[in-house]
Amino acid sequence: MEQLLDILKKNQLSVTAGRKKILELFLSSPGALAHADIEKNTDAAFDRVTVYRTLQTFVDKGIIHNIPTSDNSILYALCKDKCEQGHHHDNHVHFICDKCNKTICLDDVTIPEVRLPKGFRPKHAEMVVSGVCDDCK
Amino acid sequence: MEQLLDILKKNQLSVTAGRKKILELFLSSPGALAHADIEKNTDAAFDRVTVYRTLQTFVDKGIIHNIPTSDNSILYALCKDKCEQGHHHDNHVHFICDKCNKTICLDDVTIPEVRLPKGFRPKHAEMVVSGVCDDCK
DNA sequence: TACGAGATTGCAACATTAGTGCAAATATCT
DNA sequence: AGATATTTGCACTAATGTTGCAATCTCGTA
Repeated sequence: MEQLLDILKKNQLSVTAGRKKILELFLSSPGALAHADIEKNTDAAFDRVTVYRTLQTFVDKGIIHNIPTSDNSILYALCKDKCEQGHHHDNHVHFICDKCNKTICLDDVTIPEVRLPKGFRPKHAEMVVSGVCDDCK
Repeated sequence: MEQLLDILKKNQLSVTAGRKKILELFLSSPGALAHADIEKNTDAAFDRVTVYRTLQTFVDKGIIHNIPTSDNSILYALCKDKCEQGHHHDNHVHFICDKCNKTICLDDVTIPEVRLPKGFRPKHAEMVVSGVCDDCK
């Protein structure tokens, strides 16, 4: 609970019920969350628009980052220590379980470097592995 | 042009104007295409629904595959030889250029294996690198 | 503790993107 | 060319995301 306030204050965000609740969800969730998950888990206590804006604020501040997916959903997950405003460092692999459909941040698995063709300047890399997770195996 | 018919026939698809045009677009495009790109490039000659259905059919048949993106867009790109119905083998890296915003299949760059934590069974991996492409550097 | 400026929220309306059923049109095979 | 099965387009519905603005809330200051 202290952690919640810490994070919000560290990012110069005023503490509101919505931000507390949504941040709490992320802190207590092992995986990534979609907008829809958040609405479900808050019993729609907050307006859709508020959720959108809160997520956007959190991304801007570097509290959460989004994860690429092949379908058209946007997933969000907590950033680790090294993320700051406008400067994300989430260079870990994400895992999507085909059975339970959860997305999990593998914080200890860093994205390997790849050799690109001539002329390509890489700046950022994302890697998503899908399969069966530890819980579902 | 022969190639077009070949691909369609090989996949037991009847040859229609829409499928020809859309497949032609993919064959002549260096990068990935979104639904919107296709509508633009065909001057809306085909119904939106037809485009959706055609893309879905192509994915099902293994002619194209979709590419994960961090925003909420769905991108499609041609599959290479080894893709068959219900069985994609597009294990190459995708590159998104921050300047021209194009998505390019780096067919020669294969996705490296990663060591996952205990209990995780990987089945498929996606990797997207962003930065500046050869044309924009 | 009460106040006020500024930030945040909720509502309503709007915009975009995607999916479905069904009748009309088209492709394929003979 | 004609029959059959597939494909297309239209109308409708649904889900998802965005914007303006008034009401509400937060936080520093008194």
